[in-house]
Amino acid sequence: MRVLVVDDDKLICASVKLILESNKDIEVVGTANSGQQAIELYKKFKPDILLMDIRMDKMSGLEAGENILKVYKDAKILYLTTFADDEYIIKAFKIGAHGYILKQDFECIIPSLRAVYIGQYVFGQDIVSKIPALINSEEKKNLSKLGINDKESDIISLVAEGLNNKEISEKLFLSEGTVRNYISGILEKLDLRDRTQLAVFYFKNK
Amino acid sequence: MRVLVVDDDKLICASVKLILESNKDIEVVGTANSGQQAIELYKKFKPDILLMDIRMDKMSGLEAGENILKVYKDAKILYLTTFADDEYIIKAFKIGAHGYILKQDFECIIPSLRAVYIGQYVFGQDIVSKIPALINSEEKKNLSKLGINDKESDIISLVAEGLNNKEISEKLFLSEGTVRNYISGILEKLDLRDRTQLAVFYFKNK
DNA sequence: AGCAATATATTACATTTGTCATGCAAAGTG
DNA sequence: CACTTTGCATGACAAATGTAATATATTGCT
Repeated sequence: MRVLVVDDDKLICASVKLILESNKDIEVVGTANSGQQAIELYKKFKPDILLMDIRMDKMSGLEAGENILKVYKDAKILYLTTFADDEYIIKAFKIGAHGYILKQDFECIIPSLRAVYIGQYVFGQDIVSKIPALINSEEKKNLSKLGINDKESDIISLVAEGLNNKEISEKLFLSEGTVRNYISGILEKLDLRDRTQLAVFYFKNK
Repeated sequence: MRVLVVDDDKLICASVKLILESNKDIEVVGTANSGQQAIELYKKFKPDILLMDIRMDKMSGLEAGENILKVYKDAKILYLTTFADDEYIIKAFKIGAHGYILKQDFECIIPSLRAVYIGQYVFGQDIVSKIPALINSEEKKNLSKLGINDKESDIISLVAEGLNNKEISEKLFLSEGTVRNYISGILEKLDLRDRTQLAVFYFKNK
């Protein structure tokens, strides 16, 4: 397994290199101290895995990774960094990194590398625990299940377009009072307080 | 490493058991064929890792996992399943599973197990590639162009959470009247009529 | 210092909204 | 048939909302 190590802190580069090379099936083909250099060395060595820090002086590891992955679509990049910043995590997923682990879990580096080597994607606890909050989990509540019928559904849609009761009543050929009654019932069923919350509900569940 | 294997297909259970036990540091402490049984055996054996299918007859693996994780918060569950269904993936992340890999990548089972054993989280290609689409990448629309300032922005967000004027005033330490004034101004600037339309606007422009 | 702009508040008022009790006719159901 | 249910309507009412005019204190500019 041939690995390229990138970190703007040379001490870390050296330490990681030591750790990796204590395994005889792992070879550190080079170390780079900047995103720019990472790209150059990647082209030169075509390592199996690029083990890279994110925060670096000039070009961030994410930027460098993005560049490399554009050209070498099967490049495997494992980010080894200090922070589990939301933006970083999202970006890492977006560019298609093979993993994101934290430096403090340094004993995880080797097993993670091996998993990545065979094509899996590896993430540390602090990373994964943040994902749910980043996901549109929007468990689409099944309206029919909540006892919302067709007419009520129609009204919900219209409320969610920003129509007032009068406009809704005209669209549906109902009296305004009836529309109010319907909405009142819908709010009760969905345990909401007013039409604005209903509109919010609509967008979050649709 | 003590592993509990769960799959409603007994043949798969047996195969996986064989594969695992070809490694002498891995012990299969039991096999279960349903979510219910998985919970029972988990309690009984407290395995290091629960390697489980998702789709099963009675209780899904996700449900079983949720139950187990409620009680044993440091349980490590690695899902081994056939499909990379969005709902499954989201749910797996939510309950805090330690991994989600596909059966077709069966050669990844062992290395994945090892990574999970030391606390990492492992996912297969097909899983990870779906995550970006599931993430709220919140490209913040530039309201400042429309003459909306920071405070107004705050208020808009709160309206779009369904808060009423009183609640907003309490959150922002303003009087209710002031909040009304702000909203009145916002509505004018955005050419909207009421707070519901404002909430709609918010969701459509975010 | 003088003056305009800004942020906040207050008040009054009209309108919209949500709730509730009730009415009533058509459609089902025993 | 008598009955319940369903769908729609009405009126009364309180609360929330939106508008407008005005006030005040602070800030910033000249």
